[in-house]
Amino acid sequence: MARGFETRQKILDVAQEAILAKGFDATSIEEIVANAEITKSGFFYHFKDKNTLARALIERHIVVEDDLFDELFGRAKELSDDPLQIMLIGLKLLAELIEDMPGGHPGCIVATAAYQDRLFDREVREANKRAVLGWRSRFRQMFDEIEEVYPPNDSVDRVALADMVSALLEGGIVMARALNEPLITSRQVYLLRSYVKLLYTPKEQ
Amino acid sequence: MARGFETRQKILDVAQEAILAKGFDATSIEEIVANAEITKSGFFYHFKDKNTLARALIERHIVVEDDLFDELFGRAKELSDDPLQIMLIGLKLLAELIEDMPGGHPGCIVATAAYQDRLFDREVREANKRAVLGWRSRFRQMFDEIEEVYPPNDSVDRVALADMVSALLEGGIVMARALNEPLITSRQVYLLRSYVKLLYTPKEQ
DNA sequence: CAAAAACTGTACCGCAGGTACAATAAGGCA
DNA sequence: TGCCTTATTGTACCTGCGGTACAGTTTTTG
Repeated sequence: MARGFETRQKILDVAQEAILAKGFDATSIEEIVANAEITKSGFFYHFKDKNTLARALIERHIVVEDDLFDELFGRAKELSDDPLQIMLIGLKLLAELIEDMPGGHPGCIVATAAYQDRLFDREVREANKRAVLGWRSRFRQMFDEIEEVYPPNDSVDRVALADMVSALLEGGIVMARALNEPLITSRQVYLLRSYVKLLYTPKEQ
Repeated sequence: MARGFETRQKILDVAQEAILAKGFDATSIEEIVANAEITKSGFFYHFKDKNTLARALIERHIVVEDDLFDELFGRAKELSDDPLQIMLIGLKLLAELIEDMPGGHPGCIVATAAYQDRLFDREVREANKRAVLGWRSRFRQMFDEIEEVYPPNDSVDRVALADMVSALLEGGIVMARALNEPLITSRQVYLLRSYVKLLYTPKEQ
């Protein structure tokens, strides 16, 4: 059991690196099997086609990203009891984390899938959707908690606000890639933080 | 001359629609030539390979998007002399425009290229970069003009702020595609508008 | 009306995804 | 120890697509 699992993980590791660097289609199965030091037959033993590989990658990605958010905002919760402060600290930690990534954020498989939609089957798209909806409910809840304490300084759709975190991350990654300026992504997170601050910080009288 | 130009445009139209719907690789040349009602030879008469097609699409996209921004913010300028109001009106017009698109914003070729980077050659990536830098300088200038009149309520990197327009558009499109909720993109533009408003509207005393 | 531009048709190559299936190697357990 | 299952290799092959080559045909334009 353990032997097969390790091979599977190695395939996923190798594939993820290549796909984020070059795109899904530009990454050939033959290249993956070469770098994973297995054979083509070995690959198809673990994944029946490229679609299945994509789905496995997305599913693994969701778990990793979720754990990361858990850790970041968990640490933020240790540092403050105030829901607004927790959000602001969490966003700062997130920005710093992205900033420290060598070469910038490696990119998001969700966006890769979103832009090559018909290439994937229904199950891949569903997995993708679940990931994005998970982030939505996570941040939605945090903004709900903020609004229980702080009235917003502008009327906003809270679902859209929750989505803004993901949107700015995804958009930031696209921009960073397009311009080859890795720092763009973290800068966008800082701007989001600035917005949240302005939106919920009570006006001095 | 006119005949060749029309065929070329038709190829670009057909290709753009298919690529935005399915991704670059999932769109075959044979499919394009079938829908454009020409032959494979005809295609390769106009574009020497798929790369050249991609570059032409990106270059055309830049012009269309630029014209659109010109028109939107031009109209905004007719409605107000105040730089902040011009931005707010322009963003509202943009949001409304995206909202009215049947099925949501069709998607951005820039992001498609960004996520399939190594698939394209240097020239395509350069064209892509030029597009994004063009938007940066456009919005940067607008924010500069705002700051000449209004001191910001939070210290922000103005380049990042200019990039935020593109980032939220790109990110919003990714989200809209991933969730199949076309309205997400325009909602994100409304949030950006809200941020700009909070950032530059003077505090009442 | 001739030359250039804009195509069509056919035939072909190489590569990558994917199938089929037989053979082999490596643990788990009785 | 031997057997069964799981993991993996090897080989051979089919398909579709990007791309080439190139000769022939139509259309436009000077």
